[in-house]
Amino acid sequence: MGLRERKKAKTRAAIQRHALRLFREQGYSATTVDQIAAAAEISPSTFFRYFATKEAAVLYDPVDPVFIAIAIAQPPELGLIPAMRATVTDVLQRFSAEEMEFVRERQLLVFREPDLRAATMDQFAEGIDQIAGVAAQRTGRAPDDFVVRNWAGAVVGVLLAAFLKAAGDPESDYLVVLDQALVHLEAGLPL
Amino acid sequence: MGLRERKKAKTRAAIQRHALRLFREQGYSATTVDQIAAAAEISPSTFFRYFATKEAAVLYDPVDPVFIAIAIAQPPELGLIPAMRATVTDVLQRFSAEEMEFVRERQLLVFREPDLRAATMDQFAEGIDQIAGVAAQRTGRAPDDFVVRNWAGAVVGVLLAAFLKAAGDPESDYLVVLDQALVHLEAGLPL
DNA sequence: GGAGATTCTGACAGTTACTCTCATTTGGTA
DNA sequence: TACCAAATGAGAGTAACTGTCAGAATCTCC
Repeated sequence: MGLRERKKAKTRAAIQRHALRLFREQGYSATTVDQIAAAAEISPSTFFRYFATKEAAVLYDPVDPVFIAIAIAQPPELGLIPAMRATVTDVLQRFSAEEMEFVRERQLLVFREPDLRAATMDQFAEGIDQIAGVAAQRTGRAPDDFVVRNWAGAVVGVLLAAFLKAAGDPESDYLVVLDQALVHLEAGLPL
Repeated sequence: MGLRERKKAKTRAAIQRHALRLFREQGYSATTVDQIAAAAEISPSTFFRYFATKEAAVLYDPVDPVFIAIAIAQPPELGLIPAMRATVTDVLQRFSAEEMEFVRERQLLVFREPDLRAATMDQFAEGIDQIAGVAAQRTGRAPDDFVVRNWAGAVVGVLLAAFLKAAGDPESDYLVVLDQALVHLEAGLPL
């Protein structure tokens, strides 16, 4: 990696770090892009070269491609839901304690702020496509097959419900809550 | 209803009608609030008194409380999913052909525009609470019971997947697609 | 039907997110 | 060192909001 790319990565990280700090200290909407830019020692113009919107500075998170890759790499003899469970476990266990704290803090911020929450929900909707892709690959069906997409919708739905619960309750463990949600789905959602 | 309330309802409807027309004719982001206000013959200030944001002029839709009321009113001997199916059918059959066309056109607009889509996804997330409330009432469980919320998440998930499909395909019939999604969920989502 | 209280409206000024353009600087390369 | 491409900063401009205030429309009570 040349100097240029290293510098860009550092700038991106600095912007995100200062943005999250300011959001925590004084709230999301009370923090202006100009303040973030000043804290990161760049011009406001440059902020928008790194993040298309103020939201993106919070939401940018390259975990999705990792999730998909790990899901596809699960042993083929696993059933679909066991494979999803294993994927969730794998992904979450990669996080260190601090990273987990970081993720949780961000979740709290996101679910408080309407715009951020809406953007996150949109990411969940895209998750349907991605999970449908995984399911298609593992079952040999087409990714736009109705039952595949419907199944993916249910998976995203229970994960979303679990996220909403875990975000609201600081005591709960993401790993446990998400896994229980998938177990319950696998059992046919008995009430 | 006094003159004041009737006038307000008329103004609200006029804003929404002109907004949707302008969005259709020239696109969402190319249409300014000032243009909508001018078309509806009100001041920009007044626009924001009726709708908190430009988005809200598209998204405002008093169908949700109706949906919940109808769901709760389903005969108690019906199972949960049959009750949801009956509710979806009841609600959609109330729409006239023109109303259906209106709904479909709005869906297309919403799913094209990122901000609108995100706001809609947020409404779906709120739907989890509401559907969990219905399920709680019909089963005598608590609305924040884990299995109730998880079940509601799955229902919202499959409905979301179905909506995304129906919105993308102008040939498809909302009623059929949504009902099939619930049938598939009831059957345990076999692949 | 009119006086007074209440609510609605429009005008206006201000903030902020975001876009575009252009000159300058910085890093990569021969 | 000299040249080219990419990154940056400065500044002007647009549009979505927000808050305030005076005037107009509606309601209520007599």
